Amino acid sequence: MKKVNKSRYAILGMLMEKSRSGYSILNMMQQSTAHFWQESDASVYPMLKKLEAEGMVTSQSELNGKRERNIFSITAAGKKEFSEWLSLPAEDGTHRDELLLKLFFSANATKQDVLKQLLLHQKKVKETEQRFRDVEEKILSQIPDEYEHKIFWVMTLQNGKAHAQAELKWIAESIGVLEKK
Amino acid sequence: MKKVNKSRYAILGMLMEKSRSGYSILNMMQQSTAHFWQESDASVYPMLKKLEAEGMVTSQSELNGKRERNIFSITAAGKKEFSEWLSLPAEDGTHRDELLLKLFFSANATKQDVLKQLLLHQKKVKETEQRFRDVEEKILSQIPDEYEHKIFWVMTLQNGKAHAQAELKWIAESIGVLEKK
DNA sequence: ACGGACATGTAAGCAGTTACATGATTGC
DNA sequence: GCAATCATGTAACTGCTTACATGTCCGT
Repeated sequence: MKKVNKSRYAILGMLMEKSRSGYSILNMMQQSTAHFWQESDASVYPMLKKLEAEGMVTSQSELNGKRERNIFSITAAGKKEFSEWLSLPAEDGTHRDELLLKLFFSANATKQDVLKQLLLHQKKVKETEQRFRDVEEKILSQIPDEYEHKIFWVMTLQNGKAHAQAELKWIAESIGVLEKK
Repeated sequence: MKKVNKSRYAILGMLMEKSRSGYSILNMMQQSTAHFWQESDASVYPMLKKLEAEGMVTSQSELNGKRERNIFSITAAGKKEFSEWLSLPAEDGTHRDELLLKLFFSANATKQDVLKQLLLHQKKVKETEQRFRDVEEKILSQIPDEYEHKIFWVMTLQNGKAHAQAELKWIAESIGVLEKK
């Protein structure tokens, strides 16, 4: 089964909401989809060109002072491709978690080293959870309920929060298990 | 910051427990680390060769009837490299979740399509959860408590279970939100 | 006899990251 | 005047997967 490039759908999806520059797409990803989808600039700009060559998007140059930027808009063909992808069943991706890999092999480590890993991880997850809370507050207060995207943005955010909380609970339990060892 | 290949540590870690063939490493990954780490045969076999060339592992050919297999053992240098990696702080990897990506853009989908996605996902997660339960039972009943790896194997498994449960709870809530929309 | 597990590998290609490169604008 | 942000892109490299390729052993 040939694997198709999913980056294109992430980009097309961002353009479904409104026309945007490559930079704006990257920003949106950083702010809103970072916990389940990211792209780097080195993949977004070339992909936009490719999508334009395929007729899925069109661009028009705008001048903002002397600074130029390309605003991309999705075409009918692009919308069609996007919609087809949207209704296909989602494939499960691979996830690699280095912390769990280390933990799996930690019979070879000292108790202190393992605890250090877990505590550092706990700190990171707490920060992530806080970021989720901040974003949630912003979405709930600043986006009107009628805005059609809101419910789904909140839903994906809840997913992030749920997993962060599950992770924190698991960390606490794991530290407990280790300490009474 | 240059990214080093982490596959090598996954392989070295497997060889820390005992000497194994490439096939056995792949099996172990499929059975035990699949939910947070996987490698394909096309990466394990070449990596074993590379590790051998670097002096991190040695191999010896065994005959099992007429069928040959290479059993790899970790060397002192390999153990050293592995231990150094083990005590370094874990880096967070990128995870891409196509379901969440679709959901994020689902203002452009019908309610039915979204529900279909969620229900299919729910089915998959339930299966995963069941697999975790099966493995847990196997580990708890078949591996003696004194075996030093047991506690960490159980720990990584609990992580999988915790996230599967969090995901199921989130799915149920999301379906609820959608239905009263 | 046949299917499934055992067992090992190569080749091709796409994906994705890091590093490199450049320049304007805005706010302090 | 300087730093941060806006804005776009290329080149080189590594990584990883899919598909290809081959053959044995064991149980039914």
